[in-house]
Amino acid sequence: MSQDGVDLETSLGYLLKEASSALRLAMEEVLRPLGMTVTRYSCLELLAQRPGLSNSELARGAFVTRQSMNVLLQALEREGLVIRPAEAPVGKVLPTRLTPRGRRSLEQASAAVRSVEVRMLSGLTGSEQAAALRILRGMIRSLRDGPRVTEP
Amino acid sequence: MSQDGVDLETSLGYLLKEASSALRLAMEEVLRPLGMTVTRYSCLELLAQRPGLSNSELARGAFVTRQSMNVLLQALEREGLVIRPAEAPVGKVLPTRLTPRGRRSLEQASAAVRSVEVRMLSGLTGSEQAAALRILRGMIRSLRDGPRVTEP
DNA sequence: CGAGTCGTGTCAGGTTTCTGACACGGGCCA
DNA sequence: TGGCCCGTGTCAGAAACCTGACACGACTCG
Repeated sequence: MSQDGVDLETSLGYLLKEASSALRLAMEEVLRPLGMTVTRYSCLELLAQRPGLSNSELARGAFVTRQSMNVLLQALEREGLVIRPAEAPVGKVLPTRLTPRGRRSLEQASAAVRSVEVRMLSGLTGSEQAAALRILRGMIRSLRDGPRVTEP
Repeated sequence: MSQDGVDLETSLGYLLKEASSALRLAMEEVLRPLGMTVTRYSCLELLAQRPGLSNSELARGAFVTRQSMNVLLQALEREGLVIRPAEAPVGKVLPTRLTPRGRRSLEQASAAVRSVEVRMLSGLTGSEQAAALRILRGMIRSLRDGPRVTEP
């Protein structure tokens, strides 16, 4: 359409966003037929791997706010995919768990998502995948540690 | 808080999302003092590198919908950061351009964002950065090409 | 030349998500 | 023990974004 590739395509930041966007799109595409969204899947997957997570912890893990995760959890509870105790066993934290139905629902979604991830990595060698792991972890660490002002 | 690192931290998909989220957060953090958002900055940066881009092209480049980009462009136009012809010179496409004021506004933001990117890459060697470029491009390509059904 | 397809700008409506704020319980330290 | 800070769950209110749909112009191909 217009001239292409000035220098956006060499910016790792832009490429990162691009890759993340493409991944999300691909996930939405395979999850839609299952009546599932990315956030829903993320929540269920999180609960499968870390049973008893609280609303706030789930929110952080799925990269949304506590409020958003709360409405999602209410929906999931209404549909019988997760259960939360009516009252907090300790403090205010309501530990959430998957129901058998939730686990079953997750299974299909998980397979679909895994296929997307496989596709994403299909063009990469094993050592490239290992490098990607190390590189991404490094980026995250640098970004998280950074915001702090240069301490004395 | 809870047990950590079951196997989320080895999922490249999750790590990708995590990195992208961390990057966005860091960008918002440095852009907020300048009264600028990530989408605003993206739009201006796009226009600086590819003058005359249309609304739809900008939307694709900034990973939002045409509608969202349109309201943003109206705001930018109202503030005198960009200009669009009142009528389309050809077809319906309204080519957008940065004003000197827009260019000046972008300059600060660009510096801020560049510092974030530098920080993100601070823990990586030169060859790792090159590998990251190649790997991310490969992921994007595989994800984009994939959705197509296996052709005959 | 004419019909179909594609991309664009725009309108309206609805949904999701976020920002801001509140009260409550646990843990830490003097 | 008492005060303080932190994290949590929850309640609105507002902002951002998206889905769906429309008409218009350019382009392609039969």
